[in-house]
Amino acid sequence: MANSKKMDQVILGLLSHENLTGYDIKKRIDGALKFFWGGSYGSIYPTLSQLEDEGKVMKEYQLVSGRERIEYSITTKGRDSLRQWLVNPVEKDELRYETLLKLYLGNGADMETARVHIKGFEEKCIHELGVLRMYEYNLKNNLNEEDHKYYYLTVRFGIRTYEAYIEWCDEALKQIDMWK
Amino acid sequence: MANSKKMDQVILGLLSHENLTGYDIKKRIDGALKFFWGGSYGSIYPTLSQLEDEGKVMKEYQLVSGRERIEYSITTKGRDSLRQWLVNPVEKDELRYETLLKLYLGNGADMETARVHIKGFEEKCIHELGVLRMYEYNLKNNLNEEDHKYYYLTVRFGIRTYEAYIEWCDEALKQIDMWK
DNA sequence: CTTACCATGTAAGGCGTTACATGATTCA
DNA sequence: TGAATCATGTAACGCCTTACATGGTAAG
Repeated sequence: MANSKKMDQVILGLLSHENLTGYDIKKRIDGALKFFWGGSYGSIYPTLSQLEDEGKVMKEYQLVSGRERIEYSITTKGRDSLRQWLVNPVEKDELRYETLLKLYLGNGADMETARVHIKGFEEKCIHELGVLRMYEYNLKNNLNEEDHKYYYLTVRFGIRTYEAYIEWCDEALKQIDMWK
Repeated sequence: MANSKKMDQVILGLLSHENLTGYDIKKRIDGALKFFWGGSYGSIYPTLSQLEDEGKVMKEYQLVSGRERIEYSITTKGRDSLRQWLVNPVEKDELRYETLLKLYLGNGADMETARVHIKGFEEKCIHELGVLRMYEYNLKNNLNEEDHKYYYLTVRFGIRTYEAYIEWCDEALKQIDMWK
């Protein structure tokens, strides 16, 4: 129950402020949602069909310069369903970091390996932090637009998190050096 | 490939420094690993059988005060397999926070709901931070023991992370008040 | 002309939780 | 006596990724 799928809510949520194709949805997921959520075509398209069967979305076939596209829009029933999910309590927030798993399970069996994993992790964090800071910069100038406000909050979450991760990396590397 | 199961490595890693039953393994997962990993009996016991078939662990039936238990130990082959995985690059670190999903998708449709979710999240963080600080306190006095060092690093990771989360919660709540 | 992007979808198969089933011991 | 903990396992079922299959357009 706590592990039920959320793709329907993700789609409904995205459609609640603009019409999108399945392809567009994937781009949104890989963009703004990337930091805290994921999803592939193999899960998007079937969910879209299911939502249509349930009357929560409507599709419209279009031909834009010879290219076929199916644009989905949310229905009243879809909005109701979304609103309900939104007020329900959060079921699960989870983190699965293989880096920490290797660190813990490796148990210092090979200190150099531990260092390599932490450094790799730090590099990734620095990169992602840069991306988020760009988002933040762009969003700050448009905070009056209602639909950017909450996006901004999630970006701030990512920034604070990555900053903390990077600080931890430095602390951990120093600590390991001391233990040598 | 990037989504292959890790339960075998988790078990091998835990067995690499003490013999355990399936039940014990579950307790370790719900304890020290809880912050960054998970797993249920339905995944532990079958993996244990599989590892035995592969010759990576050995089992020993015991009767402790009338209670049957099966204690597993790691074999040389198991240690080799673990060592290999440990040096392989990290495939995936991921975060799935429904709290952020609701915040982003809700898009301020209901500010009060957003506040409630953030406050709920903050409470959970404060609680978890307390638990981790206790772990930290206990570990600090035993840092000379080799097998506590890396555990300590993962605890420090959790502490820094939760501290950052809590700061974000306060910032976000203030921000939302300003937007009212 | 070729690479990148737009666009939709299915099938196989693995992963992992939940619920079920069972039973002994310890502690209050 | 009842609740909590110790202890092992299976079955059903859902979720999701990966890989496959196809084909058009835009840009360099």
